[in-house]
Amino acid sequence: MRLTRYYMPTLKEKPSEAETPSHQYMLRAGLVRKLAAGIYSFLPMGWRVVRKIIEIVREEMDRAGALEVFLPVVQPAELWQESGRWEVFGKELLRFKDRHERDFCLGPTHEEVIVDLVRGEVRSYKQLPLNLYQIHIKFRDEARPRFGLIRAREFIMKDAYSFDKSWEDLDVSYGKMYEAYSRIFKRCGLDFVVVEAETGAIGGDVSHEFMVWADTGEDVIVFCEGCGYAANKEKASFMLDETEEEGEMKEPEKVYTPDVRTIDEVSNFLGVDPSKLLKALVYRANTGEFVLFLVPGDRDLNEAKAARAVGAESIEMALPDEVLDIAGVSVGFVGPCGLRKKVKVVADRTVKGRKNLVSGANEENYHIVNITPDVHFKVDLYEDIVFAEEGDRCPKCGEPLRFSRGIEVGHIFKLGTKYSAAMKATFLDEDGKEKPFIMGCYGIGVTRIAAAVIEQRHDEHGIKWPISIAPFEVYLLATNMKDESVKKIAEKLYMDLVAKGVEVLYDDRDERAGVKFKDADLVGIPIRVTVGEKRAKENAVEIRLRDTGEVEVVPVSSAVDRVLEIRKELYEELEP
RNA sequence: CGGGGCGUAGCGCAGUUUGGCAGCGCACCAGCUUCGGGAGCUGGGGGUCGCCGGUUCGAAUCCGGCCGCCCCGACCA
Repeated sequence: MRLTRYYMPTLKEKPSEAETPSHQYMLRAGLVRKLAAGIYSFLPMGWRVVRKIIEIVREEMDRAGALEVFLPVVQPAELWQESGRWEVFGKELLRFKDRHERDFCLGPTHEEVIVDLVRGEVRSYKQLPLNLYQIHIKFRDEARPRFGLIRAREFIMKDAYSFDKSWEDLDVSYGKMYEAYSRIFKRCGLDFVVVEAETGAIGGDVSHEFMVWADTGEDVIVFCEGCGYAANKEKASFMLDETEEEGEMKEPEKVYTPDVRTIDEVSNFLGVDPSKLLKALVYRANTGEFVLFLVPGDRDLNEAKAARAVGAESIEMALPDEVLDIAGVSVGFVGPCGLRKKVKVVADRTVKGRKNLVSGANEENYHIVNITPDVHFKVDLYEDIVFAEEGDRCPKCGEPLRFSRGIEVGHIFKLGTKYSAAMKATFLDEDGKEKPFIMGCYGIGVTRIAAAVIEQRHDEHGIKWPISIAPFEVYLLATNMKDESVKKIAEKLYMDLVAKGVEVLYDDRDERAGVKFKDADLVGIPIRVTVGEKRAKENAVEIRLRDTGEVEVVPVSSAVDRVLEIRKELYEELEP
């Protein structure tokens, strides 16, 4: 492609709206332009990158035996009402009416549609396993889109759905996707880690996230260098230290603590370390049950774990008047001793065996000190309900856990029968019984991959694309189009490289060399071939790798062969 | 949804405090010179100053309302 015939509007200055490297460079290199908050158009270069990612995803999905389909973006409300998610899904689900006043939504995900597509058609276990996938637009009306394509409202996603007759078969389907995902991200040049994850509101049992290491990431990766354990913040567990506490057990005592409510305030006022305090939090589960959670003052309640502990799908902080009703006191003075109403008490497992703790006295402006669990108050259940903290011990090997930030590029779930059962999607099994499909679902953020790659592979001059998803393989740069020998060599190289099937972006613009070098660095095409006046006199050109900065000078006669060799090596580095 | 900030040429910004000709740099067009890391000179084109209303002889500037965008947090199938 000749740059004079191409559309690559690069920007010299950083657009004010862009903070993170990927966002900045995608705009500056002319890959995308914003249409509205979280909604982007792809320009020719950007779309070439996306198409290459799509092709890698497609190859690996096909290789894993999945079948490509194409499902509608606009979906009728009835399907979502059937699964129960019309009510459950929040404002992220963009709803609207058609001309007949019928409710529709833009698909944020396609479980409902795929289940509807398969039910009734797949009737026998003999037709299983089945894995259907698609690659196209999703729309989620995010509360706060940010970081350009990392959290956009409209984005391209690959989503796959597996249907199996048994949990054992689901394990096989799941394993194939795990393998395919690892191959995909390797081929895209990403440095990633697979973490155990919570399943969240999508439902299901086992789940893994594919996370790309990046300081600008929104997610926290909890990992252990000792044994390779890795989990996301919600899921991460830690090894419990033996906490049989030394010292005499003392008698409880009420203390006047006027308007002293927060952990910090109580800690300061009483001169007690936060770890000796008990945070008492009243929650309402989606089952309607109220629960009092107790966690040490120096730790935070993990709502996902807490919900799981009480067998609820979700939990929500109780409202102030609900707290007043249950504890007989306002938030800040709630504790496990002497609650007005009896509710289930769930304490973090680190609380067990502790002595002489401090908590609210369930009396306005009073705390109670020297209370010991199972002696001065009853705990119905000890469970892991807090977030792991950096430095906690790895649940597998006991080494200290480390935290790092990451971007989620893929997520796989063992869904089970959540949707197949709700939507009555069943098959006839070998034993003649009708059973709901055992499902799995598997997502990859295609456009997010493009951004994640830039987050990982850039420098102060621009992007450093891996060759597999680079918009072009070679940037052919003629330093001076008015110099006849330069132009002649460049034109011939261009024709020869194209003839060999190399994707070349030929910078044949009548620009100064400096402008061309800056653009070449910015757009980050991996192999740069420079035809300059001095070298041209010696019948040589310069080949430079964008990633390493490595330069070699080769005779014009062997330049094409050398480029082919380098290209081959660059692809080999990315092989799974 | 809570907090903060911004909206003036395609991009980056000044001007708003104290009302008085709408500016600067880059980009764009023409010419001359220059030509391996975002050139120089000369001349030029381009604006509903986010929108609506109000105050005023006069509003980018003051007042009221609305909209959009960014950042922090909450949320995130």
